[in-house]
Amino acid sequence: MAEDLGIVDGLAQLTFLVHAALSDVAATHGLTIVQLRLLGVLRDRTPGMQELGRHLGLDKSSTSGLVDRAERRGLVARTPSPDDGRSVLVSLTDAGREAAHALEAAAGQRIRALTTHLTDTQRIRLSALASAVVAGQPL
Amino acid sequence: MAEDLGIVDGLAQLTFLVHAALSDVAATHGLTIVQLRLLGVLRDRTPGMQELGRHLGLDKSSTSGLVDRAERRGLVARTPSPDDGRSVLVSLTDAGREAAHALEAAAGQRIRALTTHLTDTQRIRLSALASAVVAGQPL
DNA sequence: CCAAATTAGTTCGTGACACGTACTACGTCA
DNA sequence: TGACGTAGTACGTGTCACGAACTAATTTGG
Repeated sequence: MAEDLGIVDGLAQLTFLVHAALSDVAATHGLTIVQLRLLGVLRDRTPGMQELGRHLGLDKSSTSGLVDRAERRGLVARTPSPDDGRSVLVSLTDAGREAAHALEAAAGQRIRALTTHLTDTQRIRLSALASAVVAGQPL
Repeated sequence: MAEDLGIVDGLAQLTFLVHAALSDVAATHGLTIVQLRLLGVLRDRTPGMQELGRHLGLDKSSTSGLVDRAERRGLVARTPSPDDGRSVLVSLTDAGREAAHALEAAAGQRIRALTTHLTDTQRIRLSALASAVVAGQPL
């Protein structure tokens, strides 16, 4: 029976573990974890810079630079908004969508690998609890 | 009843949530999340650069720079190893230990706040599962 | 016992990332 | 239409991470 680290250290260490795994997955594909998150957010959205920044928890100037770098790699595209001349819409390119799929698959493998030693019941419970925490956050 | 995101998206999003919370806690104290981790690792260790890098998952050159910046802030100190003339031991200064305690307390509050809407049973279960995952990793 | 190989750390150059501030251009509203 | 607010960009600063090249100390093999 493993020692219980407490909710704080336990969650913190789990976080670093998952973060490192995702970071590694991204690196394997020549990307960073932030680019991975960007692609994840854009899977089912075509937001303006402002909204994109909110999803990622970033300042608008940070978002601008992030999209710059992703655009330079051909992963995303900026389109002027038809409704508002000030606004641009950020969307995945075909290459970006492909990369997103590949990353999703690889991340799935890595994250499942982290939990191989759990029983199926434990894995289901962890998934449910993680979802519950995420769902309970404001916004 | 919240939607189950699956083990992958659930853990990933939970990870980003906790990461953002810790990042915010660190920022409140004028630090970064990496400095927070550094202080956490040094709470109960006085490692050389090499071992420190292993704990943080960093290259030795990254570790060197990290310790540079922490040293400049007066949080850690380098001491020449008595056993090996090539090696240095990294330890917390008094200020570093103080900061570590303050961060630990603040992080505890923030992480518990993330789980306020869970029942006590759920929180205990989440803590146990997180610990189980962490304990199951090689090394 | 000493030269060669190994190991611990640092330095340097590069790139990603994040922020705040200042700026431009467009939109709104009074 | 002129004042104000909003969307996004540009720029300067600092942190972080890496790999390659380097120094110094230790270990190993002959």
